[in-house]
Amino acid sequence: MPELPEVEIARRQLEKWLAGRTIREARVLDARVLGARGGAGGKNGAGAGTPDAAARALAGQRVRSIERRGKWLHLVLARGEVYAHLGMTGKWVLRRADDPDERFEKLRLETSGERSVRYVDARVFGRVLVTNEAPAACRELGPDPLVDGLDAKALGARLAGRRRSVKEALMDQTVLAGIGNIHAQEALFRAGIDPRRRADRLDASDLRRLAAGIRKTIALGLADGTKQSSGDGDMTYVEEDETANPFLVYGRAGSRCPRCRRETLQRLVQGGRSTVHCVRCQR
DNA sequence: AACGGAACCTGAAAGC
DNA sequence: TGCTTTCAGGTTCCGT
Repeated sequence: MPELPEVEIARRQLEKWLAGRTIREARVLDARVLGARGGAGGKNGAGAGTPDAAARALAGQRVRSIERRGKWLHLVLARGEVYAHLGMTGKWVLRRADDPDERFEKLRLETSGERSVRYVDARVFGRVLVTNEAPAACRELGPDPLVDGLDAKALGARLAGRRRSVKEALMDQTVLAGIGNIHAQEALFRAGIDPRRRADRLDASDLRRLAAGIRKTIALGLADGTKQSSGDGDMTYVEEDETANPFLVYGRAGSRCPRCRRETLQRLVQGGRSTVHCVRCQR
């Protein structure tokens, strides 16, 4: 599940593959990825919404740079913009122009050197929006811990006045950009904070530990992703990776708490999502 | 304004 | 074995 670290890895890959190059041809294999409904970027105004319009808008464009904010990727073209979200199962892969279609391939960008940069997404929660203005969801993002930095003071300001649980607040992209279900759980465990506590009731010490926990879990995710993407292999996400689960509590309900080694990690549901936590270590 | 929950979509895993 | 159910995830949308 792509959260900030995986999206940042995707950004670096796209930069390597596309920056400075010209899109010779674009092809849309599944029009739903352009769509304004269902997935990310709902109210997306004047965009190239049909496969033909999108392909025409992309063809011949030079890619200046690839930016990221939260879980959104932003391809800056010579004329125009692309805002892309990986949703749940989206990924970008590099192929050669004459390679066969990928399973679940949705869109491709072909450049010089027979390069074929492809967007693949089984569940189609992701989007590739060819548009001249950022979608509302992207404009409304809170600060990005990696881009903007995050300290206790800034975190406190973002959580002030939020009466919902701190776990749900962390996952709200308008509060902070880039944190999803995994890193919210990990950060709260590292900080020793009960995920059910009200977001506006954390004291200065809580905020310090939570800001540090967020920075730490993102840094580790980034280091892990860098390792995985350093070769020429494709991005792999945790659940499809055969190597061990690298997280402290995510996906570990029922096993022993790695900190106190006494309590069994519990699973609870918040806002329809599961949270794993230790009732002894997280208060 | 803020919250809860369904909907979107489909593969994988668990249950029968 | 094969069918059915449940779960997972990020976001939008709708109703309260």
